[in-house]
Amino acid sequence: MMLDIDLQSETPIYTQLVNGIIEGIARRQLLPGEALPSVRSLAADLGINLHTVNKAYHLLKQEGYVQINRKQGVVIEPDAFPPADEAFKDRLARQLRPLLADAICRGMTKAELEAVCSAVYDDMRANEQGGV
Amino acid sequence: MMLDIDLQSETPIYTQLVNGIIEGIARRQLLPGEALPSVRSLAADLGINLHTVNKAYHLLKQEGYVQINRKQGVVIEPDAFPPADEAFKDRLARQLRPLLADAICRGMTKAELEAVCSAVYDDMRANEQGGV
Amino acid sequence: MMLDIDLQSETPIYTQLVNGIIEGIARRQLLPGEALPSVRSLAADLGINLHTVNKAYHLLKQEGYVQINRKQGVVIEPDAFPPADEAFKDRLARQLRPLLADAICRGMTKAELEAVCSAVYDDMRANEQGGV
Amino acid sequence: MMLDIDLQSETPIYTQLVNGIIEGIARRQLLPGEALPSVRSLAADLGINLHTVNKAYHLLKQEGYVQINRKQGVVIEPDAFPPADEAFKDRLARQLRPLLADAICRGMTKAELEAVCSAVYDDMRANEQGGV
DNA sequence: GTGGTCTAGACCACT
DNA sequence: GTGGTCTAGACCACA
Repeated sequence: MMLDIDLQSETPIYTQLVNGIIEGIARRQLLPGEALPSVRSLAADLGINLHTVNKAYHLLKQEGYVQINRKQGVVIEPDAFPPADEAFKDRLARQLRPLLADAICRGMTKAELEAVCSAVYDDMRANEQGGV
Repeated sequence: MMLDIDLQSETPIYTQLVNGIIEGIARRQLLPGEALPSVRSLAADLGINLHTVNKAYHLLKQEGYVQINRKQGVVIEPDAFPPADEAFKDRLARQLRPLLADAICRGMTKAELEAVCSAVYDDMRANEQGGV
Repeated sequence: MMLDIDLQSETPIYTQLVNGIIEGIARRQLLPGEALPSVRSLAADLGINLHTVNKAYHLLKQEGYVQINRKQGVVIEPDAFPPADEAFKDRLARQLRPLLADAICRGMTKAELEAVCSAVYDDMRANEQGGV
Repeated sequence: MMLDIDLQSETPIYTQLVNGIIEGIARRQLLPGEALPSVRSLAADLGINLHTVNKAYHLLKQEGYVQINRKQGVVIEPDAFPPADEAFKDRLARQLRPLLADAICRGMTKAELEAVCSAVYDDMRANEQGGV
């Protein structure tokens, strides 16, 4: 898995980690039951603080994306990912609103917007069937 | 204009202001050339500090959504809003990615996703005065 | 004389007036002894406040560029403009420093800089000999 | 680095800071990648408020002269400074115009002007460590 | 310890 | 009355 962390970004590093790992799962580069690197090794690989990796892992656990076991370390949730319930869709819509408002002000049509969404979606599903 | 600010949110107040105003423009509740409330009056209305409003107004200026004049106060950019160029679309795609990755993991299909996007989009275009 | 005032600029309007009139003198579109428009008419022409024009005229008087008489109104200093003494050159150098520092950081060579200065200088002297 | 701030000047303190730091870069007393003092320490050193320093640092970031990192603080942009493109040269010419107009009115010749520019330029390049 | 955010309150420049 | 600047002091997130 290739996590590219931008230390200059204003997005907190732990957030970048969480996003990167969720994206890895979406791309099926990370499969259910698969083990993630240990806190120490990932922190060393990325040159960041242990606490930062730890915080990311615990957030992922809290969201239902990983399990943290004493023996195995951190593994991708083997059974079921959290569902796309109404609460999630509401949250998604709320996060989408400012992005879409900006796009509308700049004159993007609905078709253009859907093209962008579609491209992002397809990009993540492209590598999926073959797995990695 | 109705800006509902959540003081408890982890989203900074000035960001909520920026988003709310951009959404107001997208909904055409705020029209080009229209004056926004003065920093003092908006701050008083919302029960927040004038510096917080000031920061939001300056961010909007920086992004090309408003002009700040000496005496006249702050007005919605009367001429042209910033274009939806490639740089913007790239940024949009980058911001969309973590949202869509989360949705994919939760099993949302492309159709479901487009339904959510479409609903958000239509909602903002529906309320616009004058319609399309 | 064509004074183009930018109401959106962050440069104060009275400063734009002062600069514009001095540039008119440099271009010899305004000649020594020539009368400037009355405060009222210039303010009306430009759609700005009387006080603003007044402030500009008094600053010009203070710098030795105009005389303000009760009868004739405001006229370009007919005799001698202020000299380019050491004090002026010091002030000029001090104002030049941040501009040149910025240019140096951006990699402009001395020749490029002199080309820009020269172009600005020549532009103002171009219309000079023929007068207007 | 020696920043001499004039608290009585009509030039805002944060502008003096921005100019001083850019001049430090031009003189190569501040090198790419080098860390600037923290907002708190610089504010304490200069006897000014940390918000004033903060504003200066953010302006420098906006202009591409520094990076602001989460933990590391503020560092001089390590890669490339903004280019001297046409937009910059236009801006430079616009800022130069009132200065040169004043000088022309006072009878300075082109040669005298170039002497002043040249002196300012050379002064900044003379002190640079490493020389050219 | 770093910057990010927010508050409260002051004085000034501009129009 | 508008925004611009500056101060003083507080709490929080990040690493």
